[in-house]
Amino acid sequence: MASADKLSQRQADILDYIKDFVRQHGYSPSIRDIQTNLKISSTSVVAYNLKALQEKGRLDREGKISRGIRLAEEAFNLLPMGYQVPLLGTITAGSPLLMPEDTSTQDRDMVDVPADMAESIKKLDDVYALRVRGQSMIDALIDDGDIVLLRYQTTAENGQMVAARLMEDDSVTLKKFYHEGARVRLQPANSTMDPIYTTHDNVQIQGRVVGVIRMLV
Amino acid sequence: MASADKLSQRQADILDYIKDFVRQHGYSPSIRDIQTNLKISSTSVVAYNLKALQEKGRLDREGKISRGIRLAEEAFNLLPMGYQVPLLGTITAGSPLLMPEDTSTQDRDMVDVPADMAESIKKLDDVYALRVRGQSMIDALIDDGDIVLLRYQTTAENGQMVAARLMEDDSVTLKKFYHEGARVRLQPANSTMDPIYTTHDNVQIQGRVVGVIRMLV
DNA sequence: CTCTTGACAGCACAAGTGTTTGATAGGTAT
DNA sequence: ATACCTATCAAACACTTGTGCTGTCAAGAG
Repeated sequence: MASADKLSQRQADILDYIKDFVRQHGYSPSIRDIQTNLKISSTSVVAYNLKALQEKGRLDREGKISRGIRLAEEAFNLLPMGYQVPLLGTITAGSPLLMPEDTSTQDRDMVDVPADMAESIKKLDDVYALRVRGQSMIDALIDDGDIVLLRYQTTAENGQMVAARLMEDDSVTLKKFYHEGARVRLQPANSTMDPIYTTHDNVQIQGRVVGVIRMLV
Repeated sequence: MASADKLSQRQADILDYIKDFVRQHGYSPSIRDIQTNLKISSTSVVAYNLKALQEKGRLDREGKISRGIRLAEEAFNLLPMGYQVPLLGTITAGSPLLMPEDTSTQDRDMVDVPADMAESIKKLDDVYALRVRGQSMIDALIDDGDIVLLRYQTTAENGQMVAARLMEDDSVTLKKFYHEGARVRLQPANSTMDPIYTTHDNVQIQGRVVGVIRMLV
């Protein structure tokens, strides 16, 4: 892979400088900025090494454009512009959930998703977030104030943690889901709690938990 | 607040265009880019409105610098440049932790932190991450495979969740910390478990939990 | 009616910047 | 030694791009 190519000391310096510069200023340095700060005698040397860095896949440039340097990693990081999923509401035992159907991505609370999590989740399209209210989910290792990420789906496989709605008493809880012949077992994640057994008819799956984010301040 | 100032149609257009441009290219447009694409008759009009936008706090510029426009929000978003903290290792009951002292930011696993979490944590410098191994922390609502974010500190206030090392048996666990006169109470987050009482001497705090990230795939 | 102000035009200038060309020095293969 | 390649220099060149006037025009203010 190209990015495995080794860099000369000067190239490494330049790359570092660019990173720092972007971090500090929010835009790329000019060739002369690099030249001056790295005490390189000529702009052409910078251009030369910039070209090398480009060929090694460490950065992107668009010819002739001022300050048009883009860090390769950044390019990746910038376009999707922070992975976000809609925060559709709050889940509390007892209150039914909204479906993530309205496509009005506007003026809705959004939750940032860590890049590596977003990567493993892949398609973020049908992922939404819910803020957990109350201690009622504590048995699923989810505390008051946590944010759960759910992928919208109406079916589940054995052992998956899902947001399940019990039609009977119209409550929504997070449980592990198990088919067991004609019946369904909803298993809390804590051994001190007993599972709920019910029928397929009585259960409506509203999404599968794919992540949990907890912020303690 | 300045950002509450209303924008003229043209200013809104310009701001939108800049946003799109940055998203697409990774660097700011030049005044002439804006002029051409928005079919504005003169560069001075763009400069005029840019100045207005600047005074309204919607963007930042550094004079005379090509493509030096920075979006106010973005500026905030860009500088920390992908929030990451080092993943220093694995925490298992029984094994002591490493201190986050080595400054070699190189070749170490990094963990992405959601932007909104990073914001509330503020300084990320002394924050590190640990992967939780084993079910031993389940009582602190933390499961096998979770990633906990800790701020490195050696003291804690009442009620804070900390990584506490018991010198006595050289084990590290996550517990809520309480001063109680001469002794220390380490309280699991689960009511079915009893707290540990010990002396200050026997406890070494290795960091305070500021976040939990769980990825289920 | 005149003066002022906000918003826009046009145009030219002067930096700001990327590129190019030519030359030099060290290393290596022929 | 000759040829060739890489990494550097230096200086000039030419395009890019922000700024600085000088006006124009409509809406208010006096």
